[in-house]
Amino acid sequence: MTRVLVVDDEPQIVRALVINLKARSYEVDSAHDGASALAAAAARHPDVVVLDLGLPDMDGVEVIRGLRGWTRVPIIVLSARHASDEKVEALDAGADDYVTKPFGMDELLARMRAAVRRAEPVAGEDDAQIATATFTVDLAAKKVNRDGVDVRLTPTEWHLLEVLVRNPGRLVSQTRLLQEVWGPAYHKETNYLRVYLAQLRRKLEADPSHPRHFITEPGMGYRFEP
Amino acid sequence: MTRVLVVDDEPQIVRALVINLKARSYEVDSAHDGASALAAAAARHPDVVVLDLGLPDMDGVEVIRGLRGWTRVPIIVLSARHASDEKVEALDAGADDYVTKPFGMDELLARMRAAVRRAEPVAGEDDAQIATATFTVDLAAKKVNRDGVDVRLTPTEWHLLEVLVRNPGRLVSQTRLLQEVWGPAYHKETNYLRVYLAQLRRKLEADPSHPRHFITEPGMGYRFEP
DNA sequence: TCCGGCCGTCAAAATGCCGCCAAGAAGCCC
DNA sequence: GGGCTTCTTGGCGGCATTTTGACGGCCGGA
Repeated sequence: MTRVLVVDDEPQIVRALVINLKARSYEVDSAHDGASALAAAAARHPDVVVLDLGLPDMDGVEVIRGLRGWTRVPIIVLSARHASDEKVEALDAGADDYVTKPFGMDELLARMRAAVRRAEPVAGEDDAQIATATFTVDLAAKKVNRDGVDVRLTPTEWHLLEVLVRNPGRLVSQTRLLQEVWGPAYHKETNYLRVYLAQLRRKLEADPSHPRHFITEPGMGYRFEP
Repeated sequence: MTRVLVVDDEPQIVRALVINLKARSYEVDSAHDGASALAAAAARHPDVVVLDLGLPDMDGVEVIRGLRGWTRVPIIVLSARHASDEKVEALDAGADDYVTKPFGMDELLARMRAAVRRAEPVAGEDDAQIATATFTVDLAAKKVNRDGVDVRLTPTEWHLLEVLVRNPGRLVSQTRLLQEVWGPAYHKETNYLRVYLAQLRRKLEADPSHPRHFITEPGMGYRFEP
């Protein structure tokens, strides 16, 4: 599911967008000023940001820069200003698109689709296969193979595996795992992680009690080692 | 040098674009109908395509589809039509942006820069590595490597290392270290720092009792020297 | 020379976290 | 409703990490 962050200080615009997006089964977060927008983006990792430039607390361009400091998430700017130099400034600051108000909802949605589409990794072209000594993971086909036989994973197990495998060698914090797999409301239920990591290890590790691929970093998170 | 393919059947528009782009030292090819546009794209592999929708020989959307069949090159559509459904159709066919005529040259150029920029490969996203003579720190992966082997750090050790390493060569005060690692309530517990600096040195310094990278500034704080 | 502050070192005590097990709860498909 | 899988929850032992206290060395000032 695609996650959208809507940033605007006008409640009616936010409401209209939220309704339209949810109707198309997007997952929507919203913020009404720059500071909370940056916080929300960091917490939720949206797939696209719709950003109004006229925010009460800070310049919209500053928000763009704040985001670009650490993420390449597509940013679609909304603005009432038609002036060319404003557009140029926002685009050069790192925005992906610039839509002037009033805007057509159809057009905005199409631009969002375009932005999300091109941000997608080159899917299918190369085999999204990750291999280790004991098993292989095919992200596109959603299959795990061990010793020539496919391993059955439950939805949660798969989701967890996917997040870990997409960050090979990197440490993924417990909070991030919980939020990506169980949703934003979860951040303290580390026992879930214990249970499911144990299951993954039982199904995929050669010696589940001495894992070589799903490493625990005590107090911090977990790491997948190819 | 960035290569641009301009596709339009109106000679004066093509000329204006070519002049402007060449002045900014882009390399420019042009085509005036769909068929030659597809041929030119295949032959020259442009970095961005500026495409007028109203072509004499074929529908502009067909050109988009023809390109998308084999390339993800950014496509910026030009069109005299303001209708929303036209924009939606072009964007959903695979266009990256849609600019209505008459357009401001500044804006178009900014949109081109945006399109080219985001098509660029992810530069430096990973490998945020900091290296010293004896060890390397990978901030993104949360890994420390010494003599080819990964060094295990506890959460507190890592946190402390991170703060120091993010301020290379600079003095970080004891208060600041305590507050960043242990929280805002801590500012006097300098014994914590003594204990943990000793651990870091034991794990990372060649000669822990004569540190070369984690320097104590008596009475002030600590400094990381790369 | 003595004293006090500051740092490094060590080790014991306290705390918190992880792996493991198992049972209850909630869905899902007939 | 029955049987199945999957998800949630809880408790416990073991162990790594953190906290705390004590001791000695170094240095500058009285």
